[in-house]
Amino acid sequence: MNEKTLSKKRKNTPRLPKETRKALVLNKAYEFFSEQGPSAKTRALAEYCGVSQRLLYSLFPNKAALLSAVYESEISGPIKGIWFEQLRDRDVEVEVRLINFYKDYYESILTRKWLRFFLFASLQDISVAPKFISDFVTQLVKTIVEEVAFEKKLKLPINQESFIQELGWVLHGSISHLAIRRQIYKDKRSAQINELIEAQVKMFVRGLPAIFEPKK
Amino acid sequence: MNEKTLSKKRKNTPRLPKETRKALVLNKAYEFFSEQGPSAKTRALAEYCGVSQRLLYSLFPNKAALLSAVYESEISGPIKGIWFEQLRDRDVEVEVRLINFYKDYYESILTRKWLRFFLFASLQDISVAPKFISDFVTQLVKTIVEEVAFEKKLKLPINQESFIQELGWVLHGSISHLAIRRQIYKDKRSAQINELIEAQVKMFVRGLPAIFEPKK
DNA sequence: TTTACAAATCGTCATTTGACGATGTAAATT
DNA sequence: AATTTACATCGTCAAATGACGATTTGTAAA
Repeated sequence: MNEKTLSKKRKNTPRLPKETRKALVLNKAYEFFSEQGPSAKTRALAEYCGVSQRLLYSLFPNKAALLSAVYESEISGPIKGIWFEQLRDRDVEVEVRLINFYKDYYESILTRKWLRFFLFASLQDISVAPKFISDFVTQLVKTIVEEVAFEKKLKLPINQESFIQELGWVLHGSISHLAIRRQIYKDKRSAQINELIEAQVKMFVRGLPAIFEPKK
Repeated sequence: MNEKTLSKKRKNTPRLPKETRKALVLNKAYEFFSEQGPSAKTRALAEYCGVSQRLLYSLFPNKAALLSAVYESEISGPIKGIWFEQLRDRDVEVEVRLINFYKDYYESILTRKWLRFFLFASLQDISVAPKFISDFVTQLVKTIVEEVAFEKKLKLPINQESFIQELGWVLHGSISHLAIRRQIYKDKRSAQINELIEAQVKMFVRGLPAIFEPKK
């Protein structure tokens, strides 16, 4: 009951350099908005971060800017350039390459946090998903089909770029959708992810020749 | 400038029986919340419906109840029971059955409105997507695999129900994801939907034997 | 120790928002 | 034509919300 106990209860948050604090907030905001969606309130975010709401406005000009910053650093950031090199390494069987890639991709990108944030953003904001798709996935699906076609000696038609890409999307889409089911719809099942990824890749590699004639 | 012109400007909305008005609002609310998301405001919805905001609270006890009503009537409502009969009609080649089913399913269910509402609901509300999945899709994916396996004389393992279902999800997921891409990500491409559905089904039918051995 | 600056909070404002009591009025019933 | 019913609106409240000016305080440099 001394003056300490009764004194005004101003929070005593440790002081950090602006950039350090910004990084901490960004990381927390990623978790927070992934769960709550972009319409969640700044006061709740502040509490989640353990700082005052006012501080958020010292770090970012407004709420929209904060959300954009999260997208830049956490959504488009973790895409790895190495993936394309590995996918095109023809010393390795294409089935193995695809299985390895998707195991890594599933673990590092198709997480609950990433998917929820990405879906929220896609539903709300027009510009975000198309950019990600054109920057990364377009190249990915093309690579997938080319590599399988090469190993299986399939003749890819010319002037049908977009149809070829769509076939790559068959594998990419079904694995992405598997992740959505697990992470968003909470569709819990016993089957192991690795086992499923292997099965999907095998089906794709076996299935693609149903569309393109083998080279004679 | 007569008394008519200057008179108070109370809206003159046509009067309808409660149930009729409810149906109209429900239909508009489906469009509205599909685009704006569930956090859109009741005042904006009222304007979109051409009625007063207060009226919404005469039709539904609160906003959450309104959203639930939309889900019941517009999301889980349009699932057709006939689909299973057609899918199991072994007088028709399984590839044809699947193509016909998915063309219909794509057109009637995988619309922009349906997908956006469903995804918003799944991201926000826990209970909705799992229910839909367990009620309908679980049975669907099982049927798909069984019918292909039958025609291709594949031996399905026993006691691996959930793994079998997951393989059905490969086709269902890739087509669902195609729809998400088109309707949500606005990934416009030239390839025709029907052509793509046919290709996906063919790849699936050709690919499935990569997993299960043919019966000897 | 003192000084000065940047980190962090407090308190508040103008709007927005879900909700609803009070009231008006079209149209069916008598 | 008068009466009654229930469809629909007006107006408002309390709480929540984005934003930010004013102020306090930890800490590194002098």
